Amino acid sequence: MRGTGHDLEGIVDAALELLDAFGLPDLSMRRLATHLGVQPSALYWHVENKQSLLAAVADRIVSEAAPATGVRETARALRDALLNRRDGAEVVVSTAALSLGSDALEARIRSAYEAAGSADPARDATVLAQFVLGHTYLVQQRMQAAAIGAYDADPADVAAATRADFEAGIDRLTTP
Amino acid sequence: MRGTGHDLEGIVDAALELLDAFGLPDLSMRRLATHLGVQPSALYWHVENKQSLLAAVADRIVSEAAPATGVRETARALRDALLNRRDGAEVVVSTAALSLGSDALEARIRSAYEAAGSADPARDATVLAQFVLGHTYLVQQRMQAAAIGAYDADPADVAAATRADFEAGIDRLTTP
DNA sequence: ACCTGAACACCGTTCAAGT
DNA sequence: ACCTGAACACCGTTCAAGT
Repeated sequence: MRGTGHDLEGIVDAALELLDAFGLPDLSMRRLATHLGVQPSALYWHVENKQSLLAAVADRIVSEAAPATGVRETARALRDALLNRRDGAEVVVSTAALSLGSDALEARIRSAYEAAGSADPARDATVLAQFVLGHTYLVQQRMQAAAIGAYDADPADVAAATRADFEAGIDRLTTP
Repeated sequence: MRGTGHDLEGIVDAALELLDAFGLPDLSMRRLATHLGVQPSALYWHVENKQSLLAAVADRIVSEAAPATGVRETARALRDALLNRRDGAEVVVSTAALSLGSDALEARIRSAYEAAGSADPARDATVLAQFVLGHTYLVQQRMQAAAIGAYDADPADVAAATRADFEAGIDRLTTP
């Protein structure tokens, strides 16, 4: 954790650690700097601002999705990747206009539609990506509420109980 | 704007004005207090914290959706209500676990499914609500990016161009 | 090239005290 | 009942200066 030789990759690593440990609301530039053993201002040598850092975090989260073939399998892999990081969906959605993350997510779905011989893979991918992100965001929010105790359920149970909703969604959105 | 006799309703009114004028990132408790001609601490007599205030704002946004019959018409009315307020979708999604807003949105869709004779209105409504929120959030983010100039399109055009995506989505999600 | 130190302009929230 | 004043513990970001 000495303050020498950091690069963007290492900063994203550290940001993901804080994200999983404390959640997005507590992921501040100052905490991140402390975690790296560095002054807050040092981060701005490597990163333009917090928004672009979060975009890089989003890209990384999406890139961690397992390889998959088929539209449904791809959608599941992407959902799993978002669920695998605390507040993962929120990070990806909130930086969608800046990061490649959301584009990468949609692009992977589009490739799957193309391979499946869709008549309009671009539109199909847009629609399914919007569902995947909306679904996962809301699921993850309920998980967080459950962890706080505002919601009377176990966080892990929430994920399980909502899997059927997700399957119903991709079922309708993948069979024309 | 004198500092006498405010209630939650009036505070939500003022918050919506600031939201439309400056967007969610610039909607702070301090700015809101200034807008109301009052000290920041005065707000905490009427509201527990910022989160619950945003939840009340979310409820109001959803409540402004036009009455509609039919699943598709209901989904369109809700999308329009979110698009009608700057960052409306983000406000509703981000307070989904706290506010009635997201529940109200899903409840309205559920009623429409029930009236249409759905075999599983609860699941259908959950899935469609997730799509409506995900879709609208991403559309609105592109509109905001277009307004900043980061996206090479007119904000109004973005809304128009994405309407076809929305129709494609509700088409798949409403016809079993 | 990479980081520190110090500052600027902000936040949300609490709480005694006023009226 | 409703609000002020003042404080606490934070933010993101900039920029001269150090090495």
